[in-house]
Amino acid sequence: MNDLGIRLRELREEQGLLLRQVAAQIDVDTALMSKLERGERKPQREHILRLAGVLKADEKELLTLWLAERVTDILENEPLAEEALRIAEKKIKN
Amino acid sequence: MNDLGIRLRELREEQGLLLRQVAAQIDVDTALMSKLERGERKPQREHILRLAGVLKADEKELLTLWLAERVTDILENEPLAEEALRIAEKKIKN
DNA sequence: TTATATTTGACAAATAGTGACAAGTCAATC
DNA sequence: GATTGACTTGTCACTATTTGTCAAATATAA
Repeated sequence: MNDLGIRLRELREEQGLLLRQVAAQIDVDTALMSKLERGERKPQREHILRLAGVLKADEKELLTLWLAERVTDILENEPLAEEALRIAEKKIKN
Repeated sequence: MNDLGIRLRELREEQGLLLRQVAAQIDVDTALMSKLERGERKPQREHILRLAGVLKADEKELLTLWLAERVTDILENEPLAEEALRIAEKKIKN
C-alpha cells in the first residue's frame, strides 16, 4: 500500500535530497511533501509532473502509480472488485 | 458509457414502474432518479442497495456496475490506463 | 387541450479536499 | 542535557466538488 509515496521517497534518497529541498523545488510546504511520501495526502497530477522533473524520474511511471492508487482506493475491501475491474477493462479498451 | 443507468432503466421498465414510483420507494426526488438513469448524477452505494430491492435485481450485478463506473471515471482518456489497471489488479489480489 | 411522465436548470446545503502554519518528535552532535 | 536539523503531526481556513430538491420546461398520449 502506497506504492507511489514509497517510490517518491526512494527517488528522493537516490538523489540525495532533503524533503525541504524537493518541497521547495515543487513549491509546496515541507510538511505536505512529507505527507505525500507517507501517503497521508494524495498528490495532484501537477505535483507528480513536477516531481518527475525534480527527481529525474520517468513521468509515465509516476503517473501510472498515481492512477493505480486512485483505482485501488475505490476497490480495496470490495468483494466485487475483480469483476468490476474486468468490466472497467473492457470499457477502457475502446 | 453509463451502463449502470441504462441497466436501471431497463429494470424499471421490466417492472412496469414509473420514475416517480421508484423514486418514492427509494426516497429520493423523481428528478434525481431521472438523473441517475441518465448518468447525470452518480448514485450512492445506499441507492444501489435500495434500487436492487425495488427493481428485484441482483444486488451484486448493480454494485459491480457501480464500482466499474467509478473506476472508468478515473481512467477514461488516460493513455496509461491499461498499465494502471494491471497494477491495481495485482494489489487487489491480496 | 388536458393530463401525466420525464427532463432540465439553478440553487443551497453538505461534503470532501486543499495546502499552510505552528508545534511536535526524534537523532545526532556538541 | 542543550542545541540543531530533518522530518512529522495536528489543526485550521479556504476552496472546490457533489449532492438532492424545487420549479419550470418539455415531451407523450388520450
